[in-house]
Amino acid sequence: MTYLILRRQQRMKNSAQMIKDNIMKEQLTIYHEIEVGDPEFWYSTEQMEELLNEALQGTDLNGMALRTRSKFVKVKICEAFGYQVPKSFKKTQPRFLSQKFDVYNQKSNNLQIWNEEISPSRRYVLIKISFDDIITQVKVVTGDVLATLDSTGTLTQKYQAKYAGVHERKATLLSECDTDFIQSITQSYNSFDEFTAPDTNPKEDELMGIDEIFDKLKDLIGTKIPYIGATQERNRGGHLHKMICDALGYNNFKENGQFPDIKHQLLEVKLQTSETIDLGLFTPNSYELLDIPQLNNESISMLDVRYAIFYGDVIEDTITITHFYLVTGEDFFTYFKPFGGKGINKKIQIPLNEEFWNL
DNA sequence: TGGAGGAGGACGCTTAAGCT
DNA sequence: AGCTTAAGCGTCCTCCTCCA
Repeated sequence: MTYLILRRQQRMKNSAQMIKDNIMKEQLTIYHEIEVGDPEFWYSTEQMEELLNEALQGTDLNGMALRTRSKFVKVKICEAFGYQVPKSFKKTQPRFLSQKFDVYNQKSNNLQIWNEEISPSRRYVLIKISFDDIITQVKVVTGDVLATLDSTGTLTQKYQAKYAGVHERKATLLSECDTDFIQSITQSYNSFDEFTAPDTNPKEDELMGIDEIFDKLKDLIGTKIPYIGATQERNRGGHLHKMICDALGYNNFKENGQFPDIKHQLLEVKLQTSETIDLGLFTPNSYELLDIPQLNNESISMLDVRYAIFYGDVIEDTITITHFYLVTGEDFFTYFKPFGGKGINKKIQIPLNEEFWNL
């Protein structure tokens, strides 16, 4: 009888602090397996949230690069929970095996989970970061809560690659000729009106051969483009795009982010200031058909598209074009190495609105 | 018919972790 | 120790809806 009462009192005292003491006493690592609900070692979702808010609110993350920031916060979390801080955070699923949770730092409201399903039983630690990089709130939820916020279930994906050869500071025509199909079209190339919009559909007698495009673009090497800043990558291409349209003989240009960038010439443009080329949701060498009207009664494939890839050095607030490669989609992976492993990465994106944080 | 506003999804650079 | 790559997540673009 007395024993039972003691047991009950004991259980009441299982506060977050007591679990933390136990973990510290045992010198556990975040990879040490504990049973779900273990009264000595398992934090409830509520306890996690309580401890983390206490430990992290007000933390200043100003000036940290994303991955640095992510690691910094993970270290803080280990300390808050009483775990030994590992030298590196192994890529386990979930990252914190012991308490079965993952951590996401969110300055924006777009939560992105890569290459895995939302697991209903897993806990998700979401760190809210203010516009001036201060941690303002920590929210801990189980996967089933997140799943309800995933209104679409859409998996978005991307391919990545990098140049496989040795960079030479010059323009290089990687594909001597177009795909057989495109060659059969460009034979009849005549010219096009300078007022043609570059985003219109290609025409049989207006499509230049890859060598012709190369000739017109090769002198862009050395050109300087204003560098808008690291946080506005998406805008940088615009300037180059305009220069390219100009060099190809268009009098106008319109930026509309379609694929390929310059549809009228079946030309996709990339401006790189780092090695990794993000290819988005397609592979250049696929037979996948494009939603573009046929040429000579034949459909156009991904691999028919020509890729103009420019590399630039950033010096202060200017990008200087240093390299230029021109290649067909068909030949793309002869010269550019796809990132191995998964080859393709998939993610789900979940909007975290105010409602969620106030939950 | 067009502008505002918001949701959804794509794009891009950097870097910690993994690999050799 | 140096290289590779799988993230990590901020930001921007597009499309849809609503209202005038």
